[in-house]
Amino acid sequence: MDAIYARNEATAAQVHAALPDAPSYSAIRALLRILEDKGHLQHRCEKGKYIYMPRQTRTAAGKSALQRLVETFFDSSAPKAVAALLATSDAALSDQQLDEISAMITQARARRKRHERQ
Amino acid sequence: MDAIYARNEATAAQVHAALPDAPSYSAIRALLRILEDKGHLQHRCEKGKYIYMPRQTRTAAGKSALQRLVETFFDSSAPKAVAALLATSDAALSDQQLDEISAMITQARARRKRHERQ
DNA sequence: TTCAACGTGCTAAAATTTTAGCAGATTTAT
DNA sequence: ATAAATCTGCTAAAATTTTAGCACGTTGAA
Repeated sequence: MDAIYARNEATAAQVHAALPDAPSYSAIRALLRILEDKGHLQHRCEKGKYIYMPRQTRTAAGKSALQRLVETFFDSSAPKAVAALLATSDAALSDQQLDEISAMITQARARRKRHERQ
Repeated sequence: MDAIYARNEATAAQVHAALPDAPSYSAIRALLRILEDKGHLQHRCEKGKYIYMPRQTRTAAGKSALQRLVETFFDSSAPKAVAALLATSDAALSDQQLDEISAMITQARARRKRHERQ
């Protein structure tokens, strides 16, 4: 699933290539069929190939995955998660990215104020 | 695994209870044994019960899980992930929590400055 | 101490997943 | 048009996981 979400859509071969410790190509094909049966994936034909894509939008899936991850590893605390995020991508985060995040905080604060005033 | 990480440690019964769409208790017991074989879990005995705990620390597992999630769903962009985080937990985030995050941003910026000066 | 409750080790069957490989269709390049 | 390369659908065997249940040991209460 992750491999497909990361690409938005993918063929069996791509999924197989993407997984480092993947089982056989046959297994991937079977698995994709199973995931489709279970309603997690759908596919379309293109040039005789099957291209699989998630049934849930990437945004929705990301949102719920993130929520579950915060619950599981960060005691449901968003700040703890952000701390981990900043720590790991430390060097990679540009000033601009930090600015973006700051701006979002400001916005969230404003939104909060508006709400609590009512 | 998530169920155990969320609790730091758990018995087969707890894991079974925690999973909403869990298979049988037997399957959970077998699964825990398998995960232990594969080196993901370890266990100790206490009052005749098996208490399983992860081999990796919760912090380390959370860190790598978060990283993978950001890659998969947020194009490796920490700000995008933070945006999603703020959007979902919007109402739940207190002023204090927002402050905490702000402070972390400031620190990260300072750390960045120090580095680039060299 | 005795008993009931509970958890483990074990086994064997059932269910599911993984594997390999072939025939036929489609695409691509020659 | 032909040939080579792919990819699917299919099948059946192998491997793995899931299930149920029993004997045995431990715990905790009566």
